[in-house]
Order: sequence, then structure tokens, then C-alpha cells
Amino acid sequence: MPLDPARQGLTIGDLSERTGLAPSAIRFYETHGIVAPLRNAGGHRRYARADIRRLSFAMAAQKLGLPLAEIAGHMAGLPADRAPSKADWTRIGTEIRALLDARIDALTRLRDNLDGCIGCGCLSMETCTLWNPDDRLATKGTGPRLVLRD
Amino acid sequence: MPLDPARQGLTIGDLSERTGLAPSAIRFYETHGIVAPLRNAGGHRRYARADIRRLSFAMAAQKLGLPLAEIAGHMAGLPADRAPSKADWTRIGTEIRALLDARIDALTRLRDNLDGCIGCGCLSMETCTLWNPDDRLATKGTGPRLVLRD
DNA sequence: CCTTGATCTCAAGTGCGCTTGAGAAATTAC
DNA sequence: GTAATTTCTCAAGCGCACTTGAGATCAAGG
Repeated sequence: MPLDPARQGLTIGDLSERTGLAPSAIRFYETHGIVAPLRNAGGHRRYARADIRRLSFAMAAQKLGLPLAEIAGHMAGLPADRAPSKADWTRIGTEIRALLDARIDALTRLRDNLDGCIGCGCLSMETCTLWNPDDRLATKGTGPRLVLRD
Repeated sequence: MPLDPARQGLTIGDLSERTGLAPSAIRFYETHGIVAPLRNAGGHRRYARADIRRLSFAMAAQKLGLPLAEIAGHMAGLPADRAPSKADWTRIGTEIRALLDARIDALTRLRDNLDGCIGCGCLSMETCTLWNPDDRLATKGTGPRLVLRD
């Protein structure tokens, strides 16, 4: 089904099948500027194949916890009129790569802290700074500072 | 556990300062069973020190993307009437540890796929299965399968 | 005391990310 | 040429995680 000349592009149903997104979700993403399909004579949306990639990218970024607005911000750098080039995707990919690294770091730190605390048996003691961020840390801000600092 | 004899426990304001959560959020968590404070003569909530840990734990679990209901499910295993023991926290910690591992794995996989795709320059080609999960994969389900599979 | 600030309950509102009709028009399948 | 399916727009609704008043009560310092 690659760009059937008769149909001049992919329907929203095609995209739905290939991305797993509901048509309503795809239309919703359109309002956020993540895709910008053309219309055929009858007013129906017609998508380019590159839009599959756009949506896949948006889905991946969402799994990282990015809000749609921010995703749209990153994707605003992609060309609207032509299929994004390698350089286009590489730049965006690099941005996301940094976010991934940060997130992996944070989770790894949290895991290691958790391991350490379980190992030392301090979880039941009042002196554990991991689950008991009181007195010593009370003046340094709020929250479980040793566990989460991102 | 050693409640201040003068005040008989921590106020919601105390917890708010030490966890960084708004009082309204703490009350909201109460409706989900994450904390269960006692009341003083005047009807005000009085918390045990262990509740700081409960909230910290819930905040950590939330950063992992767990919905409150699920967090509450894990914490239901903790004793309501006494400060959780080392064994109590260790069990919960181990459950979370598994989630952390899975999440780190998923993110690492995504990052490596992204790296590979950037490296090979395939992002602009129709044959890239990472951002172009079409033909070959079209019969195997939906979504960006090589990027995200969790 | 008395005042100031913290806390109480309860209902309603917010922001995000969609979904769900309703009613109509376009497209496809037979 | 019909029938079935898909898509269209627009408004409203939903689930989650809270926040924001409103109006009243409680607690603590001078």
C-alpha cells in the first residue's frame, strides 16, 4: 500500500493501523501540530508515509514522559512540506538521546539507592537518609532528596 | 514512631515541608489509602514519622509512571498500625526494583535503537524498520514495534 | 483573651490526553 | 446503484492527579 496513486496518500485509517493510534488520537495530535495532513477533494485527510515516522516518534517521546507540547516543539524543527531528511531526524534524535540518557541515569541512581538501602537494612531505622529525609536534610529543601533528584 | 509527646505526631504542614507535597495532595493520597493519619481532639490529622517514608515511596513510584491505585496496591502490604519493619520495606523495595529494571531495560533498548538508526543513516530511507515500521512488520501488529515493546 | 495562621470538609475547577457521540458527507464493496 | 464502511466536524465527556475556593473550626503566640 505504498502511496497508491489512486488514493494519493494514506488515510487516517491506514495510519491508525500502522501506528496503533486511534483515529481520534491522530486527529488530536494534528491539533498539536505533530502531523499536518493534506485534504483530498472530499475533505478527507491524506497522509504522507513520513507521518508514520512522526507519530512513532511522538509515541516514543511520550513514553519518556514528555508532554505533547514539548514533543511538538521538538518536531517543529522538521520540515512541514517535505519528508524529513536524515539530518533532520538526526538532530531530533540527538535531542531525545540526551533525554534518554538523563532518564536512564535517574532510574539507575534510584535503583542503586534502593538496593543499598535494602542491603544495609537501614529501612527500619530512623537514621536512614534515603527513606527518612528528616533532620539532617530538613534544611536543604523538600522531598526525598537522595532518592529523586531530577 | 516516637511521636512528639508535646504535639502527639506530625501535622499535615510538617509532612508538607518534609516531602515537598502540598497539603491538598497529602489529603488526596489519604483518599487512596497511601497514608492513614490519626486525628487529634480537634479533628486535625496527626501523622507518624513513618508516613514521610510512605509518601516518599509513593512519590518515587510515581516517577516510575505507576498510577496511584497501583502504588496503593503495593503499599497495602505494609502494616497500617505500626511502623513498617525492614522486612516490610524490603519486600516492597524488591517489587519496585523489578519495575525499575524493566524500565531501565526499555529505555536502554530505545536509546540503542535510536543510536543505531542515527549511526546507519537509515532514518531518511524507506527501509528503516525503526522509524518506518511498514511492510515487513505491517502484519505483526501495530505501533513502532522495534522502538517500543513494553 | 484575642488574633493570626493552620487545618478542617466538601464541592467544584484545572490540565492533560484522549474518547465518545451525533449527524452528515465521502468512499468503497458488491 | 445501492449498501456498508469510513471519515468528517464539533461539542461534550472521562480518568487521573491534583488544586482552588468557601466557610467554619482549631491551635498557638503575645
